[in-house]
Amino acid sequence: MAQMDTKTAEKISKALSDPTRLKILSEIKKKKNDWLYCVDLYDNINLAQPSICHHLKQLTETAIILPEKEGRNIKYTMNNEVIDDFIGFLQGLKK
Amino acid sequence: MAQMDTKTAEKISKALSDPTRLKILSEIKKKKNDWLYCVDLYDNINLAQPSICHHLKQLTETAIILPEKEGRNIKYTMNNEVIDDFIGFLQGLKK
DNA sequence: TTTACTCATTGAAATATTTGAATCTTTTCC
DNA sequence: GGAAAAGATTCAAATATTTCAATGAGTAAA
Repeated sequence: MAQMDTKTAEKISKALSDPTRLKILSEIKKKKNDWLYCVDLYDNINLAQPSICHHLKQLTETAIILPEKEGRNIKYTMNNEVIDDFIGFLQGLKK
Repeated sequence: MAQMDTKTAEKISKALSDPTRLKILSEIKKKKNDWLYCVDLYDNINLAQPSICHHLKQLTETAIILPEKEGRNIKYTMNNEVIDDFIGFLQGLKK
């Protein structure tokens, strides 16, 4: 498992520190092994499209979620590796 | 292990999303089984006392660290339980 | 009980984040 | 090609966070 540096951990923490972004992650989780599409979020989150887009950007820039183009659409999946690396960082904080 | 709710996870993420607060945690970690005192932070962090106090408040309010009075001083230790609960929350995000 | 020490609080400035209307780009379908 | 659909970008307003000088509150030591 990759050793995560402090700056990366800070960015991931920031990405997780917003209710809309946690909601997005829970919507992805709901999809289980399927993908989540933007339209799923427009249906379930009461924010304008540019706002949701902004939050998705935070999550993709930190690679917590991974995007994939599919025609006009973009679909997302959870990136377990980054979450595991972040968990490794947190384990390292403990005494 | 306690099931952490989303709002708590959001607050913990926010508490972790700042370089000064991560630095404080690493200073506590350095102390191993000893306690960290405020003066340790004044020596190692280049910020005014109220700023450090503000950051310590974020960390104690979320119970990531635990304070204890000792005369005029306050000493801190890491709260492994909260970190483990947060790790549990992160595990739950994975697909 | 006065003085010094340690940490907390207040209030204000600087900076960063969140939000959405308007607009742009890319892709699909006719 | 032209129109429609799905996201991305720009920009500005609203809100939140970070920082520190000044000051307050509690404790210890003289």
